Amino acid sequence: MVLSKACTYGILASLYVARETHQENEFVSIRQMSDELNISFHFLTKILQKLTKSNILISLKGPKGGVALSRPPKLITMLDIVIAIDGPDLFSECLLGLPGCGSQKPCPVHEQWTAAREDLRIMFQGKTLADTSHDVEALNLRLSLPKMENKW
Amino acid sequence: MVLSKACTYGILASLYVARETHQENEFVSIRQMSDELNISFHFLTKILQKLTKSNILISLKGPKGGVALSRPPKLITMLDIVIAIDGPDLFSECLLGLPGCGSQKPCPVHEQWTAAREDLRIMFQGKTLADTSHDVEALNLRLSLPKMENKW
DNA sequence: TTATATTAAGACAAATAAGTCTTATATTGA
DNA sequence: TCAATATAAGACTTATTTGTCTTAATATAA
Repeated sequence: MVLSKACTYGILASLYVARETHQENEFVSIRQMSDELNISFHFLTKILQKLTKSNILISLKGPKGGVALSRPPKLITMLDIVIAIDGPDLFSECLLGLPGCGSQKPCPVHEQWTAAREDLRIMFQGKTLADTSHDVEALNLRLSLPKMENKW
Repeated sequence: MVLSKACTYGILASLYVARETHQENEFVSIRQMSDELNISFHFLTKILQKLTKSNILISLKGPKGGVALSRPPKLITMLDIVIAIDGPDLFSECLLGLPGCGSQKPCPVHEQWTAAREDLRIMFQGKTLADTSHDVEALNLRLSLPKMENKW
């Protein structure tokens, strides 16, 4: 798996906040978000705490509380979110996990993976919350996970 | 992490077998391999069993036993190994884990990830054990993991 | 100021991945 | 045939990720 589940949840939630936000400092309830996205409330809370610590979101306790974007959505990229949750390793690590892999002492897939990795980084960096959530509305994209029912 | 540890070990071991093999049906000892690559013997054994079950390697018990390539190294690709160990999901799954993501109902990164994923697949498919292990010899590439010493 | 609603924090539990150990099975060579 | 050597198989342990629950802290509004 390329992104952890926590990271994909963080991305979906951020897109949700962006979609629900039409003015600055508009707080979105985590409980409502977890209900609509079908993500466990407590788990989502923990993930969003990472985003607030990384200054991507701000949070407010108490009634009318929730989370809000810390800055205009066009200044928040998917890369920001991925790095905040999964850390930067995806964009620097050797595909085969060989420590010290680099241009001096490359692993057998060093060149190609370095290029592919960079493409990936550019893709994430190019996707801002503004244009992605615009796509979500325009194309009616689904953000929510399927509801988990009993297995029979 | 893109590839599981088991998968990277499987790739390194396959390259090791290819490098040590100079004629057909030449068996390489797993014990010796695990020593030289600094991979736990039992864990490596388990991983290689997947490769023999997928008909990438063949194995022989008893003295002079070990594993050997099941076919000429130019007919074995990294893609074969990745799929044998990690399964095919990496090359078909939605980056955000949304089930049902596809061209009809795309996730917010569907297009770009589909393209990036395909590049990755082509990269793995293009790397045969023959030319990769040739590179390993020509460029003196390291295959082994660092020896794990005590942490102080 | 107090009750209520909400996030923060951290302990705990479950699921999965990684790694270890023991026993069974097959092959070799004396 | 028998002892030694190697992989196969699977039980078991440990580490990490995912998910749940409880309590603390904070903001709102009556």
